[in-house]
Formats: sequence, structure tokens, C-alpha cells
Amino acid sequence: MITEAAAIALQETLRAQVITTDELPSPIRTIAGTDVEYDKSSNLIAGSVVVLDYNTLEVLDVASHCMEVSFPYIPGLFSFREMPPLLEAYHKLKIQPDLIICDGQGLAHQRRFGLACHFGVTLDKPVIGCGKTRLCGHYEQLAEPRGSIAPLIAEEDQALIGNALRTQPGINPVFVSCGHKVSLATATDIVLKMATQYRLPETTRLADHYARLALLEYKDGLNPPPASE
DNA sequence: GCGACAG
DNA sequence: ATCTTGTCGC
Repeated sequence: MITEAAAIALQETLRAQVITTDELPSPIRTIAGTDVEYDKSSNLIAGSVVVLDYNTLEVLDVASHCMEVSFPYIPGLFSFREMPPLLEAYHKLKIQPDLIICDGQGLAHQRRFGLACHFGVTLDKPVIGCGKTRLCGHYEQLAEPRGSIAPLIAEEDQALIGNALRTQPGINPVFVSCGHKVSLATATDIVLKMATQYRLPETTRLADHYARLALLEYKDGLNPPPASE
């Protein structure tokens, strides 16, 4: 297994490849969501990628992959834990999405290289980071209406590293940041568009659903089938 | 030294 | 992350 120091060094190297301007298809036709589910009573994890029609949100394709977790949870090294099952799942897709929304941060990361950046650079695909909670950076004065945004500012150098985005009125915001080949403004617009009815974008909600399903089905398959006679 | 810390 | 259901509070 890769050491913590080597993982940090790899992030420092790969971060130079991140593109923070829009290099995505126009119009956007398909969008994918990703999520990873953990089994509380084993070290199994399931990663899922779900591809939706960008305009209708119809599910066009889903792929999942179960495996044993191979890296501990360390804030800042999240991608080394979640990327393996997500990459396996992604390569099972029959339909390649125009862009992807990851469940986690992109640039809004200690070394500006969160999961969304790592996934985007690895696949050379447009990726948006959308986390449920903050990893680093601070924000203030976020208004209540849906669509309100507040810049997420890095404490070290006051750099703009993302946006706190209120996707539903009076509900806690999500944290949007560049992953790869999508600007912050475009990423924020897209996440708001995908969060039609709930706090989280539909991409993330569906990926969570399919990852949970995949883990249950995989565990079922491991158990010897009931004796039939 | 202490607190904070994506899932 | 894991927890899945009614309950409390604004």
C-alpha cells in the first residue's frame, strides 16, 4: 500500500495538471454522479457511477464495483481510499458521461487536490467537486434563498477555492469546487441545476442509492445460498 | 500545544 | 461512512 508521505507527494505532483477553466462539451448531454458506500461490519466498500440525461435526469447507465478498502480514512487523502472502486465502476460503464460530479471536494483541499481533481486528472474528464461538509476554507454571509452563494476562502493565502452554495432555501449549503476542466462558476451553476428538489444534486443521491444496492447485493452473493433439496 | 478534519 | 423511524423543536 502507498505510504502517507508518498500519497502527499503524488498530490503535489499531480496538482499541476488540474485545469480550472471550462473545457467541457457544449451543449452538455449527459452527466454522471459518483458515491462510495461502506459496510459497517466489514472492510467492504462499493463504488457506483450513474449516468443521467442532463436535461431530463433519466438514468441512462449505472455501474458499480465492490472490493476491500485499501487505504485508511485520512482527511486530505480521501481519494486514495475512494478512487479504486470508483475507477473500476467507471470502466464498466457503457455510456461515457460528458462530465462528472464527485461526492467530495476538488480544489477546496489542503493541497488543492481533492478527490474531484484526482478523479478528473486520472480520467482526463471534466469533474466537479461537491461536498456535503467543509474540509478547509471559510465563508460568511450566505443568504437564505435557493441559489445563494458565498465564496470559500483558503485561510493560508485568502485564495478563492470554492463556493458554499444554498441549494434549498434555509437548508445547509453544499461546497462546490473545481475538479478538472470546469470553472467554479460553471460548476456552481450545474450543481444548483441538478439539486432540483433536495439539498444534494440528483447525481449524488442516485449514486448513493446504487452504491448501497451494490454493496447489499455483493454481500448476498458471498453467503452460501440456502440449502435446497 | 490545541483544534479542525471531504467519506 | 455506518443508522432508515418516529420524534422533537422552530
